Order: sequence, then C-alpha cells, then structure tokens
Amino acid sequence: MPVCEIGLFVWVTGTQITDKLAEMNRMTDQKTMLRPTTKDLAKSAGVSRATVDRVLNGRIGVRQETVDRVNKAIAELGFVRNLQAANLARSQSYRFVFALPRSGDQFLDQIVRRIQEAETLFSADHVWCDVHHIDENDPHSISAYLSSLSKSDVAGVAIMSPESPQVRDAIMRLQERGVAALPLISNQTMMDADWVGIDNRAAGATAGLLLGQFAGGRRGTVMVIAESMQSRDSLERRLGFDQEICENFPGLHALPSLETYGNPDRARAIIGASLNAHADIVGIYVMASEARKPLSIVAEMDVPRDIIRIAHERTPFTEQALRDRTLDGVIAQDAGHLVRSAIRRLKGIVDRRKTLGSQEQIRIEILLRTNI
Amino acid sequence: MPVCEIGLFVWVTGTQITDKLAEMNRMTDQKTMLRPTTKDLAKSAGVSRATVDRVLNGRIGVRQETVDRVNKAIAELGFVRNLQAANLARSQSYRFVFALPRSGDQFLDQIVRRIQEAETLFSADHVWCDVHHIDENDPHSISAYLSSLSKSDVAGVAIMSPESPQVRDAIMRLQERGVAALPLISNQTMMDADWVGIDNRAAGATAGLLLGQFAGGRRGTVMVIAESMQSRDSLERRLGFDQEICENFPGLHALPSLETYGNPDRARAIIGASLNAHADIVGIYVMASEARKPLSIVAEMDVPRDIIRIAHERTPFTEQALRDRTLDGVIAQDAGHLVRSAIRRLKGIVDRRKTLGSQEQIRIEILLRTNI
DNA sequence: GTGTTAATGAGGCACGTGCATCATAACAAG
DNA sequence: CTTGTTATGATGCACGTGCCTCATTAACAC
Repeated sequence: MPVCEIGLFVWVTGTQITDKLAEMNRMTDQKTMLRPTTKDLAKSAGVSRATVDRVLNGRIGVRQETVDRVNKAIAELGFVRNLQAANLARSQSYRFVFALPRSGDQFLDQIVRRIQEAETLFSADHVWCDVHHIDENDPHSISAYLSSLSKSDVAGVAIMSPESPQVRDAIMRLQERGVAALPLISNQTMMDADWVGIDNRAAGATAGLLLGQFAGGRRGTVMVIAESMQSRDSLERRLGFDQEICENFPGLHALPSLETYGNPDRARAIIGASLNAHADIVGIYVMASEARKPLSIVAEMDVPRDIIRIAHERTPFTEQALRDRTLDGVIAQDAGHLVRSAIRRLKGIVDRRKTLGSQEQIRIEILLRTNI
Repeated sequence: MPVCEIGLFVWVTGTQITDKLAEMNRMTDQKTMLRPTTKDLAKSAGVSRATVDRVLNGRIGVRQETVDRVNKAIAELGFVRNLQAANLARSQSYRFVFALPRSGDQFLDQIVRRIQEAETLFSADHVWCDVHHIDENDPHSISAYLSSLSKSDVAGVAIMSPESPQVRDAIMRLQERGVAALPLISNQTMMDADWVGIDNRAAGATAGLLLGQFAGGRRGTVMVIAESMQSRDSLERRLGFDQEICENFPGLHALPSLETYGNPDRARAIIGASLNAHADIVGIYVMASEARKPLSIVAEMDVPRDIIRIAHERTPFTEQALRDRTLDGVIAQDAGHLVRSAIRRLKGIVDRRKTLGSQEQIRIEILLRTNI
C-alpha cells in the first residue's frame, strides 16, 4: 500500500499522489496545504535529515544508492526547497553587477534608472545591484575587470559589451568560477540561449515592415543611419531590414548605411550629402540606439514632413519626437523588462532554478504616438 | 553623538545614515550589509521586542508615545520587515482566485494558461492561484460568489467581469472584509487607480492610427466589428478609434459598429450586408477580443487583399493570420504580463506594500508579422 | 585482531519574525 | 487598602533550511 509508505504527506501535498487524494487536498482548508519539508524527505527516504542535506547541497560522502533513494523521494513527494528559509538560514543576499558602457546615451541612462528601480523592487528578495562602467572599446580592460570578480564578492554579472574574443573568454571563465554571467542586449556569438535582449534581425525586419507600410506604395529610396556597422546588433538589424524591404516593398530601395561614428560633424556632412544626392527619399531609418543626434540633424535640414522616420529605443527624445510627429515609429525593447529579466535570470542561475521562458523573452515593441 | 544612539547599525546599514557612513558601508564586504532586525529596532527605540512586534503588527495596548518612538526608530534605521522570515514564521501562503468568464474564447484560454504558468513561477513565494468561472451575464451570481469568499479562504481575487453596480459593490465589500480585490482587464468605473489592464481609449486610437497609416492616403470607409457595444471596453476603444480617424485621416470614414452578439449567423448577415452596401471599404477594424469568427467570415467573402485589417489580442488564430497576411496588425495586451501583474499587485496589497508602477503598467502592444 | 576510512545518524544552533504566556509596573477606581 | 486595568518586559517556541560537531556503523586492508 503506497499510501502507508508515503505516510504523513499523503493528504498534505498532492503533487505526485493519485488524483483522488490530490482532490481531497484541494477540498481541505488551503492553509493546511503545506509543502513537504526536508524532514518528510528524510522519513520517506528512510535516511536522516543530515543525509538529505548532503544530497540536496551536493556534498560528498554519500553512496550513490542513497543519493538515488533521496532523489526518488524528492520526486515522489514533489519536494521543492523553501528558498526563503534557505536564504534566511545562511542569511544570503545576492549581489549582482551590471557592467555597462559609460553613458551619455539616453538609452543607457534609462537602463541605469531601471536598475535602481529594480533594486528597490527586488530588495525584498535580498538582491542588490551595482553598476560598473566599462570602456566598451577596450576589450582588454573589460576582460581584466571581469577576471577580478570572484564568487565571494559577486553572485552574478550582466554584461553589455560589443562582441570580442577576450570578453567571451572572460565570461566563460567567470562561469567556471561559479559567478553567473549573462550577456545583456549585445550578444556574444555562441551564447545563443543564455542572453537577455531582443532578436535584432526581427527588430530590423519590423522597422522595415513599418516603414514600408507607412510609405503606402510610394516608390523611392530609404536612408539608413547607423553609428557604426562594426557591431553585431547593427549588422543583424540591417540584415532583417533589407530582407523585409526587398521581399515585400519592391518599390523601395535602401541605401548603404551611413555611419556617424558618434561624430556630429561627420553625421551632418554625410546625411546632408545623401539628402542632396537622392531627391526621391521616402523614408529614413535610424538604426543606432541613440537616435537623438541623427534625428536632430535631419530636422535641421528641413526634410519634408511626409518622409517616414523610424528609429530605435524609447528615450525622452524619441517619445517627444513621436508626440511632435517628427518621428513616425519607434522599435523598442523595454528597458525595465530587460533589467528585471536579467536579475531574475541571474538569480535563477545562482539558485539553480529554471526560469520562466515566456516571461524572459524580450518583446520587440512598436511605439507610435498613441501608445507611448 | 548620534552614532552612539543608533549603535550597532551605524556601520551595518546605511539608509538614513550620513553619506560618509553609507559610503563606508558600500566599501565593506557586501555580505555583511545586513538589514536591521526587530531586535535592533527594539534596542534603538528603548523598548522590548514584544512592543516592537505590537507596533509592527498594529496590535492594541501600546501608548501613542511609544508607538511614535518605535516608528521613529523604524525611519531612522530604515527598517524593512523581512517578509520571507515573516512568512516562514506564520507559514503563510497566498491563495488568489481569478474570477473569469466561462471560456470558449481563445484569449481567455491564453489567460488561463498564463495563470497556470504563473503559479509555477510564484510557487517559490507560496502563491497559489485558482480559476473560478463566473457567468459574465449574471451580475447577481457574480456578486453572490464574491460575497462567499472570506479572508480565511482567499487572500485576494482578480475579477474579470463587465461593469455592473452589483459587482462593484461586491468588490468594495470584499475589500472591507480584508480580501484584496482587483478588477482585471475590464474595469469598473470609479476604481480608476486600482485595476490591471490597458487604456482602451489609447488602444482604440492605436488601432485607428495603424489602420490609417497602413491605408496610405487612400480614401474610403472603415468597417468596425464588435461583439457588443454594451461593454465599457468596446465603448472606449471605439471612442479612441473615432477620434484618431477623424482628426488625422480625413479621407477615411468609420461606419457604425456592427454588433455580432457572438452569433455567427448574425455576424455573417450584417458583415455581408455592409460589404455590399459600401464598395469603397479600405479597412476593417475588429474590436472584439475574439477576432476569429469575424475574420473568418470576412475571409469567406473574398474581400480584396489590400483592405487593411486590424484586430485585438494575440491568440493562436491572430498569430497565424498575421503570418498568412490575412491580418495586418494586432493590438494586444500581454496575457502573461496581465496575470503576473495581477498576482504581484494582489500580493502587494496583502503585504501592505507599494508595487512598482512602471512594471505594472500594461503596455499596448502592436504586433505585426515580423515581431510575433 | 587492529586500525583506517567512508557512510550515515543524531542533535543542536542560527537566521528574523510571529505569536503566546507570564510577570511586572504604574495608576485609577472602589 | 484592594482590585482591576493598561502598558510593557522577558522569554520561549515555531517556521524550514544550512551548517557544524560528534558518535556510530560497516567495510576493508594489514
């Protein structure tokens, strides 16, 4: 009679128990719906609490056979460790570091603000976040910084940095040392699964689709402005954009990307030249995450109203531009969601838990002036 | 010397302490960055832990003067109750009920699925969710059900129900009895602040803007299909839609709403009649949350491809329709986010905490075939 | 047989809070 | 003065887990 074997918990938890008993449980006052504890595990597996502890925390000195018995009991009772009690016992807190490029950029400012916001939110879970500014153009210094982090100081790091072999290696070494590491927004090749950010190819395609549709059958060329085409993000966005335009809007022709290199003078010169050279421009796509300068320059140049303008990222500037109607659409990733998702995933890694996929998928948002 | 008064905690927490000390604290090994406990509170206020407990939990039998002293200490030390320990002590778990209309609707199916998903996610916080199906057309039975809930069974309820005085009253009575109550998706008038869902006026406006832009300067009429115009949501969407179209797309003219009342035959008849009567239709806006039937009927009738179609809510059907290009855009609210937000807010109410506004604002999503 | 070692049991304290009990003090009403 | 009331202190257990120490057992080599 399995009922007797399982013992006390038969009527208290219902996870692996027969439907009938589970039903009984549901009927009972829900406050008594307790989860099995390590004590119950011990009883069920016929071992002591000490051994259960050894198995749960992966300590050495337990026969495989015993490990299996305990694991079987875990499965049977549907035991889940009470994280709050565990954290309480070892008075654990999680310190996470966000390694971000130096700011100036409104989008980065948003991120930093959201990190502070999230810290308040997660303080109940004993999560603390720090921001460390890195020099995005110096992979060596980034790698050096990451190497300086150890498990005792930092539980996890979210890294926003352009792709480079040094950084990729540093991330892998971090993980080996037991520090959770997560690429943020800019992905590093190979780490397909474990990163936080949007699918930039799809984002570019969405920009293309929006621009194409808004152009409404007009024919002409489309200007594409980027900060630099060195970064993976830009390349992927461009790829998605081009594919969408080519396949679905044969009347449109996208020009080669204009690279500003973050230099306003250069930007003014190349944008001006391009506008003069092409009289039939129907759309402008600003691919860079900092849309302020390119758009300001375009505005200076008295570009006709009916030229469609699409940019990336929600910032105070792009919000205002949407309201002003000097911008027609914004493709964005929610900064708050990015940050919270990174924290949850880092915490999940530390706790050796699986996180909820659908919540952690960062959506490609389309912002128009009506849904800011 | 205030340092002595505050005592132990001077260098351990830095919330209300001078910047210099806070800085010292940051410098220290972060693991020692402990939060003040009730014990520290007691010491700082010069009372016993028992009295601190009385104040914290609002029990009677404490002089006002003493209450003030304790509260002052709370502020000074920046004390925040350790919720996990508290929950552990009283082995509390939160049971929340989602009161939803009976299904059939793909959007509702999504919601139910997301609730189950969220239950897994929140199980670490001892949150349990049940779904209770209500008869949305019978306010009396809804009210009766809500009245049957008591604090001992249920910590909170999220209610998706059309507006009615009975339901509104029942919600208020629930709250008086100490059960957290939260309107979900469909709001009840007057409860502006405390509800979970999107701004339907803005959602309608977004639909209008999208449809207008996609129409690309063409002139003609726009068909609007609703399930019923009785509900507040529909009215608000229509309002926003009309305003957007009138103000910004003078070439378009929106017809009166066609109400299907959820009846396929009726739907087929009125949609067919409308299509025949208006040869210059350039767009169709399906306002109902269940877009499947109206869109299928439209598809049956061989409506030209270039007529713009906009609908609401992400469902398997609308996703497929976007891919098929039989639908041009979807205005959606993320079901998972809705559910999680409701749970977090209910929990926040129960714990008497403030929740993070920006996270709980439900965004109006625009889905195109590229960003599904 | 003795010593050695690995595997396990037994027990206890700690974490921060809720909650209960009993004791003590102050003070007012009778 | 007693008696009752109210405010407070003192203390201890409980919650579920981590972590530590010390004892016990069995297996194995010498």
